[in-house]
Amino acid sequence: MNLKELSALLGLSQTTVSRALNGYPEVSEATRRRVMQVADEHNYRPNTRAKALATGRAMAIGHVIPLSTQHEMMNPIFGDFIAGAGESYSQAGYDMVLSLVADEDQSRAYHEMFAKRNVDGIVLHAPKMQDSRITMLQEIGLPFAVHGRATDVTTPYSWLDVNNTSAFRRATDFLLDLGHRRICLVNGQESMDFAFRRREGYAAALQARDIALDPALMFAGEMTEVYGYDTVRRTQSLETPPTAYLVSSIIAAFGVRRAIEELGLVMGRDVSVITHDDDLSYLRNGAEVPVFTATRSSVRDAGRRLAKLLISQIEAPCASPLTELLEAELTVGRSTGPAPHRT
Amino acid sequence: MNLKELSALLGLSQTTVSRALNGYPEVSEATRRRVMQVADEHNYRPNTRAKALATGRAMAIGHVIPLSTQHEMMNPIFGDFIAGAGESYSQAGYDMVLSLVADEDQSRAYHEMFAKRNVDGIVLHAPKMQDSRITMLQEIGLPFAVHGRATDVTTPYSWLDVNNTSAFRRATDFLLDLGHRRICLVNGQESMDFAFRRREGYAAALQARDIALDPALMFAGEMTEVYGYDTVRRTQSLETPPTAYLVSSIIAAFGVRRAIEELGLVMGRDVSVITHDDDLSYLRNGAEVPVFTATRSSVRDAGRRLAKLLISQIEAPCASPLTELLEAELTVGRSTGPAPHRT
DNA sequence: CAACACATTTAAAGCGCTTTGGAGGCAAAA
DNA sequence: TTTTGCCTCCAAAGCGCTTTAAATGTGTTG
Repeated sequence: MNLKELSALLGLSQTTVSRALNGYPEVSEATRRRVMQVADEHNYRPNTRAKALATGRAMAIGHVIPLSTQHEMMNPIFGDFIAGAGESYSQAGYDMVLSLVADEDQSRAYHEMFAKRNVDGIVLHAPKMQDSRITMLQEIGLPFAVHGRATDVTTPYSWLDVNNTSAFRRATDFLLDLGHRRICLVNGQESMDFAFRRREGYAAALQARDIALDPALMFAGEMTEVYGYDTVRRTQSLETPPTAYLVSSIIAAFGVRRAIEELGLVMGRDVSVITHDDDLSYLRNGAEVPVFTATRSSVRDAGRRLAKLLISQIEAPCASPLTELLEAELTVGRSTGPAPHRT
Repeated sequence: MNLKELSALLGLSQTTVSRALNGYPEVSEATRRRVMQVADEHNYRPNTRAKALATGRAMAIGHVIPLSTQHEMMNPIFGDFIAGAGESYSQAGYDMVLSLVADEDQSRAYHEMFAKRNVDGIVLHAPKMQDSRITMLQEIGLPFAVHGRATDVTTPYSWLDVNNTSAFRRATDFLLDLGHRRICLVNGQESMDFAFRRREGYAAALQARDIALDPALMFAGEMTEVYGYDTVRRTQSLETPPTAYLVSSIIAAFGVRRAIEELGLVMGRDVSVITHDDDLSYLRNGAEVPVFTATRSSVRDAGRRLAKLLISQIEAPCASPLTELLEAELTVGRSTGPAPHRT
């Protein structure tokens, strides 16, 4: 069923039918109702491709996902983010098109998305501190919004980010208040902007209390279970092992917990752990009382919001870039407690 | 830059330029080269929407993901599957469009995808034993391929599946050969087809050795870490606790391991564990020697293959449905050993 | 009754591409 | 020379929709 057939059926012109369906005022309420009803009965849906061609709007948002070893797709976070974004998209009538490309093809992928005109905008994932993709997209002139920020990029752009610095600063302060002095940072890869900011927060809290940073307690790596496990094993064999761990991902925190328990220690008594918890739907942080004390911020919610932000930017292109900074909540679980006494 | 401009630039008709670019024979090699070069210089890409409208092919594949609590998006498997499929799509020049919909809107989503004609085919995720979506898609007449199978659907359709039955039968046999007699099945939700088949394999192996099924050792649930943990805690307090666990997901297996270690038992000595391992990129099963003995089958590879299968079906629509059954490999890790002697 | 404003409706021109049905040119065959 | 056939190329129609500009009908006013 297409417009032509539908309007023939109704005995109206395509113009009128189109207008009736799209809510234009130049059509009487009576005909609009009639059109609506018949369209509904025959399950008419305008052909996206034709509509897109005629309007110049694709009604689709692109996500370019690099296929490298340390990136998004690997990243369990990604699924939840996409789920959130998808909710907003379908509400607003947008489709989501995913493009998975090898790292080295990324630039080409953006240019192609623009030239092929099958998306109206793009979401940029996993920004690094200086991320060339941002200026590239600005030059291309394709609307975009970043999940996260790029510290070294100075030109304004739209983004949504968790306040990583303040989250990790508060978490560190929390541990310091409990008497911990040797706090181990189990961070993500620090070329990633979020990891850099988290370290800043951690460092700021320590420095505010005149505690020197100890490089032996600061780790950065891909956030796997094994990484968390190894880091604890390694640091617990130091002369003065840390009494607390600040972990960047709940997956790594699982490994941290395993190592702690394997060493015969009790989490929350002998060793405290705070993790950042992205509130992933399939990796819940315990039930009523959370297992881990955590800086929590739903990545799914971030997806929802960023999608909305991008859409509103696309639909009002004149406006200046939109930004949104989310604060993580610090929720107390059973993994933290006062620092054990040195005897 | 569009076709019109490009051909004006070249002093040729749109027809000729279009043909040159699309490899039609009615154009001399000389002009083809010239066209190609100029197109390249100006970074010309045909407008997808126009092309799609003209050819009737959208060059895109849809994935409809239900947003319910127990489904795909939640499912860590999904990311890897999509990554694999995405690889195949970009190789073949297809886009991937994701549509996330509430459970109850699923039927509408499929109809809409068809009516709007913005995809050439659909991948069906997480089939249940009797899955109405399959017949629905057949009625609609939209090409599709299923990741998995639906036992109760008898009409032929295209699918790709892991041989879940044989994988779990072999795993169970492996444990039986080691002397285990009380083997606990920690399965996924058995409305899911894959879980049903796994139970079949498990049951067949036991029955072949005249071992009665013990309902107290057969669990089905959402495959979380906590689910694995709880199941071990519960079963280890039975009068005669199981000496082995057969687990449907590596995430649950992590919980299984945690409970075992917490009970002061040693995995591989006191209790054996085999897990199904989807070979997720961010949840590796150990390093050189795998932590878990596992039935392994890369879900990413499955994505790659299923995408190719669907594409070839779309491009040769006359052909009968294509199917592919992958065998999981049984890789031996450190989580299995001979059943401990009863004393 | 003519003249006008207003509310509805329509014909037709695009959007950027593919593709059908020829047209023109040139070499080989008649 | 004319004819035939092949190789290149082109004009124009069409994909299904939106949108501009214009037409039609209806009621109001002078």
